[in-house]
Amino acid sequence: MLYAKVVLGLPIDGPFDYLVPPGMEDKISIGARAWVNFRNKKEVAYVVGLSNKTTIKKIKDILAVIDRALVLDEQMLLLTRRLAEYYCCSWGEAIETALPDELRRGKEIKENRGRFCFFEGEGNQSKKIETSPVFIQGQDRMPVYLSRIKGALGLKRSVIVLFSDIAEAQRARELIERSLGVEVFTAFRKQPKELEVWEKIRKAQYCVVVGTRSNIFSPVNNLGLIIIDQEADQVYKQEQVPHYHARQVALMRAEIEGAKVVLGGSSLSLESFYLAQKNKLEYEFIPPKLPYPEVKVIDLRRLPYSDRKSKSIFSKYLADTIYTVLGDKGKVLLFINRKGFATSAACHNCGLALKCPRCNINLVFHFDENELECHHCNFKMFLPKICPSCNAGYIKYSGIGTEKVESDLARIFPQARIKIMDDAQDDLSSADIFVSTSSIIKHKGLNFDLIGVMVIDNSLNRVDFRAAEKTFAILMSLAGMTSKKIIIQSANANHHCFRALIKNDPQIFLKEELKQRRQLDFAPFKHMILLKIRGESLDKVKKASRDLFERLNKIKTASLKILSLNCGQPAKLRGNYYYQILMRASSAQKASHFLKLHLKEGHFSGIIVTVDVDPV
DNA sequence: AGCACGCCGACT
DNA sequence: GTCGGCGTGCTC
Repeated sequence: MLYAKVVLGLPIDGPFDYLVPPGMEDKISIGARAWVNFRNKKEVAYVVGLSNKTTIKKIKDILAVIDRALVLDEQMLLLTRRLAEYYCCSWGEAIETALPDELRRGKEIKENRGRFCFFEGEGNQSKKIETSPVFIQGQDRMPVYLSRIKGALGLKRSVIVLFSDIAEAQRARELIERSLGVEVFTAFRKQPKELEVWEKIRKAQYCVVVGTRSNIFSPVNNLGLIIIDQEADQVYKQEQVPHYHARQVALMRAEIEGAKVVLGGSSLSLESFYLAQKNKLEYEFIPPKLPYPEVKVIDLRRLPYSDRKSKSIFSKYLADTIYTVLGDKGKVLLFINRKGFATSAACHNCGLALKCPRCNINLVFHFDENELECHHCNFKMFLPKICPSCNAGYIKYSGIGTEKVESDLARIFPQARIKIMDDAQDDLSSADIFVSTSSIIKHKGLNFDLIGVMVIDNSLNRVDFRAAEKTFAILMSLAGMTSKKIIIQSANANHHCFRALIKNDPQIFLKEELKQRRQLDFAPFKHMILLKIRGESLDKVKKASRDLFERLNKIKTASLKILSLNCGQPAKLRGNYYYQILMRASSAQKASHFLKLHLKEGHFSGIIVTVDVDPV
């Protein structure tokens, strides 16, 4: 008798044994899909093993084999298994993340040919090239990518190139096709031709695939190169379970298939910079062609008397510069970052945000308890009446938005044409002064004569150990939108973000930030793990979270340190309340293994718990 | 995840 | 008595 071990796209690990009925033995193989009856429901199952024996007494039959060709080869099975072990999801969930939608629903594939797993008369082993990833830093990265792609194709190896958005990927596709004269495949998630292109890709002995995050799973044969552009961009992290990061998957896949990883961007992520510090990442710098703008930071804590008296949201220096630029028919961009949900408490006078004495991250005000709390440890304090730093101001939340800036502008510069910029516009002729949030960063090829950063402290002061990293990324993008001048208004004028920006040297930022992360034992030195607890009833979510928090705290383990329990950010979303438990681990795999064991027990009805490894 | 089993409270 | 709420545990 032959038994198949299968996994399903459900949050249960398995694998489950099914009997392969006589006559089906020669049709089934590891990596195929099959229809099975699971809990009286017909489900798509993925065959991950075959055996002559089983320990299961009441066993069910495989209903039918779906594919003549394999949907998953050995390497993809290994990759998805490692993904599940790292990101704390089931093997089946990891497999489904790697496959097009239609295949998850059981649609048959016509082509009966699987992936080519050969490399011109050589065994799989000789494919392995153990090299460090390379980082390409600079503005004009495309020529470097092109020559790398050409090199891989010359060796008859496939290339996967990932971009941070679809538009960018499509532009790159045209450029690669034009420059190298090869066909480039693009297949984005949930687009009509997803499966069709997927089948074409796996039929080609080697090819180029250009896409976004999910294309890291493209079924190319003979993978030789993975390029991830703008690797510091958050879009490479998936928001749904499993919360994988394309860079992490790229490194896993490259190791399995013996491919080279090339990362690119105007600045490195802290994860990559950390690798570079350990000599596990090579580094290439492209000198810029465009002149770098002058960066001026206005210290809101040391404003001249006239400014303090006027109470304008524009410092005199900024207003004067806008006036001059308008006089020369120049274009001005005023940036206000209104995004984000978590509030920070900052002094009304000096702008200083209160920080946790232990963790050095910003404290969050909780209305119901009238307390400031640290979301990393469980430090709490009452909200002080006056600012402990300047002894003058009172603590409050401030927030000015685009509308406020627009109306004040209209008063000060009545002759100027002012426009709040949204996603649709990219024409600079329609106004003189543009007001925008971080949505502007998606636009390419804009060049302003002056950029004024009105408010950035809220971004810097967010309750997030990555606040500085994210703020720096925004500022770097803004710096790329002018070659003349940036004026930044901030109450944290000496922050390493600004020091790096003024000197045009991201390393100043990265070194200081990495030093702080090391001191605090945060990522990338340790793996942060977030347990997200959600449900429709606030009371239930609270109770379940406290229960889980206490239970995890009781189980002492070396692999996982439980740090804090807090409400989620946002605390309420689409009818669900959120709480989160923050943890820290040295090994993501060990922590995931531990959590899988202990999250099984103690369920609560109406409560869903999910795990986010390496949250961003 | 989803569903059945089973153990305690309010009631036609 | 029993109807049904939800905690508990299983799914090959």
